[in-house]
Amino acid sequence: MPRIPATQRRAALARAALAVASRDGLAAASTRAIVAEAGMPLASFHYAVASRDELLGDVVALVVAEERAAALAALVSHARDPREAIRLALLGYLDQVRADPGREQAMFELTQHALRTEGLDGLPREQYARYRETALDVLVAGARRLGFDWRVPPADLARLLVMVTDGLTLAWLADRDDAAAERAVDLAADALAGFVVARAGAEGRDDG
Amino acid sequence: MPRIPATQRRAALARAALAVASRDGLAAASTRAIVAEAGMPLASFHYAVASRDELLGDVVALVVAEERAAALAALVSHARDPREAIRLALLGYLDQVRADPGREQAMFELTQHALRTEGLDGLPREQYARYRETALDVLVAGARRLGFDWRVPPADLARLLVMVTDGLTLAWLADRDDAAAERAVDLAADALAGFVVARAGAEGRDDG
DNA sequence: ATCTGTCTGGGACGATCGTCCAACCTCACG
DNA sequence: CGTGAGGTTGGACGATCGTCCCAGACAGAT
Repeated sequence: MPRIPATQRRAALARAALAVASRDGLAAASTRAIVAEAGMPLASFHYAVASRDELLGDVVALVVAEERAAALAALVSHARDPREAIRLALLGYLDQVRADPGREQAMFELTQHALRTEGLDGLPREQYARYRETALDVLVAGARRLGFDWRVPPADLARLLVMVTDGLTLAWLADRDDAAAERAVDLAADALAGFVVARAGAEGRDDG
Repeated sequence: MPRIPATQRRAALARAALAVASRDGLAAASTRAIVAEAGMPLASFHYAVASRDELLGDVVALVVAEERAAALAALVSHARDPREAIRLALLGYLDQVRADPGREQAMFELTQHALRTEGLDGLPREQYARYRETALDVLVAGARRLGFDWRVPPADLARLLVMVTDGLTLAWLADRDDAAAERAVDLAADALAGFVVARAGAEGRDDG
């Protein structure tokens, strides 16, 4: 083991923890399993980080910092109408889940664990705020690219969109039914397209 | 401790396990914590059940057996139009979550744990199938009572509805934002109401 | 070359976990 | 009242957990 500054070790441990949690579950992400994944001796753990829970906080931050909206936004550009754009974006997200189910499941486990752990509660709030921020970006980017407006506040719509993706993920993790998931995506796209309104200069009025 | 048949002990342990998991999290639902909740000695545990994971399977079955749709279906009857019916049902569900957040969180933890545990995977499939069955009941009951039809297969809509309730729950658990949750319910009701079509004898065709 | 502070890591601590065994008690039956 | 079968349980087993102590190794300043 070469000499590595503590902050760098800390980041490596967070990545290793995410890898273990994705592959074997958060419960299996023990300090020993994490350092084994990172190829470090056990004692390096508490030299780089005060406690396991503190590292899990880093993991949440690590995930939240990632930018995963780019691929989805790109998909939107291939669509002709808003409904198809939403459908493609949701299918793209579904593909991400299917490509690495453990990863998405680890996210849920991480959220649940944080909610139950003193000092880590409060993290899910930021985590989901970031999710919605990402969703909002996709929503406004899609509207701009295809030239329409949302007839409700996009921020509220972002929350609904994250709800749908979370629900989509949980349902697919539970039964791995691809066909049913895609039907659900169709319906969700149908439903969300109902909030689309043709762009019209300064006509759009959105009162409560 | 009086003499109690093993099957009855097993049921009591499942209820105790659910209580502990709701209050302190699934990770805290150790064999010792469960028997303490049930007021039994530790050794009774493995007399009544072969392993902890087997008991958690019982807990899933216990939850799945509960009927929680009744209250929601009742709410629907107070509504005039479908959109309001959906909104009231979702708000009723949200109230259930708010009344016992730990309970709903324990459900998620249970699902995640089952998915990661050999021998317990397959349970989430049944669990979510039952959720959707319940949702389907609410959907058809609401449509009959208010006299409308769904323009898409209600079974597909049931999956979407469970997705929404799951997402609603996760989002609220993460930030406990009541106002935002209710705005999301409004939007969801708006979106789902788009699948309502006036009842029309034998006109409804559902191909695809 | 020596010193100082940072980094490395072997090994062990106490706590808690799931599981199990062997002894205990209770009751129906003769 | 004796007895055997079966429900009950105290106590302990090995495994694993998070955490930490402390000795050794190395880099840069003197």
